[in-house]
Amino acid sequence: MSHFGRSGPPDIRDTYSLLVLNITFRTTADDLFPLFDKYGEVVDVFIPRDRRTGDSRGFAFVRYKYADEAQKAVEKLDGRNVDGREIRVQFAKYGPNAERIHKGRIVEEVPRTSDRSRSRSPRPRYRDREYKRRSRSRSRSRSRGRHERDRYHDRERDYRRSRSSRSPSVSPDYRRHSGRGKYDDERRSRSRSYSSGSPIRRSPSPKRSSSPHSTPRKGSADEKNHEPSSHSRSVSP
DNA sequence: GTTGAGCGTT
Repeated sequence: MSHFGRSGPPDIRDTYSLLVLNITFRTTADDLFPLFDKYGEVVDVFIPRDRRTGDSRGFAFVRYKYADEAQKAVEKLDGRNVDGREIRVQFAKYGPNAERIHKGRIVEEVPRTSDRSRSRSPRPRYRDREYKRRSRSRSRSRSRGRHERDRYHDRERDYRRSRSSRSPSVSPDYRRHSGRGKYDDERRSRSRSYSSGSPIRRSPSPKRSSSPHSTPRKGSADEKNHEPSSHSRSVSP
């Protein structure tokens, strides 16, 4: 009875979505369900998590069956101390998909019943508008900004790949101007180390974790490994 | 083990 958000959205035809912000990163849906269920009929509780780490993002979505109950919960649970932090409860404004949400109520707008009948009509202008909107600054989070940066980097890589594919012949000038310059500088800097520093500065970690659960003492295994070597080991001064 | 404005999953 508390496996929300496990099988996707159950049924969002006439449900009222509430957004819960300022919750702790450890708060789970099971902790919010009883709290919100006390004020009305909760049909679903979902907490977005990171796909990589799986940690909570700090906010949750609670779907009520009736608006009056949702409103009551908003007024009652808004500012409630949960896990030592005041939560912020408010109606959800945006939806995950193309769901139209109006005052927290999801309204399925289907003006075109014969949309299928209509032939596909390309609309480059609409796309341009969306692109412009997307191009807008996406500064959202600071701490989690680095994750988005990774995504951006991925896109850049694709962009570069596409460009490369289009131009099989790459000018030598471009190559010289790409990365190599910096690397050359670094390499040159390291060259100094070579003549003065140790030649094997970047040697792999000598502390190869043999076995975490093994006895940290003088590993007998190490000795065993060296046994054959020790046997034919000859001291040469 | 860390953070703190915001808008969501099959």
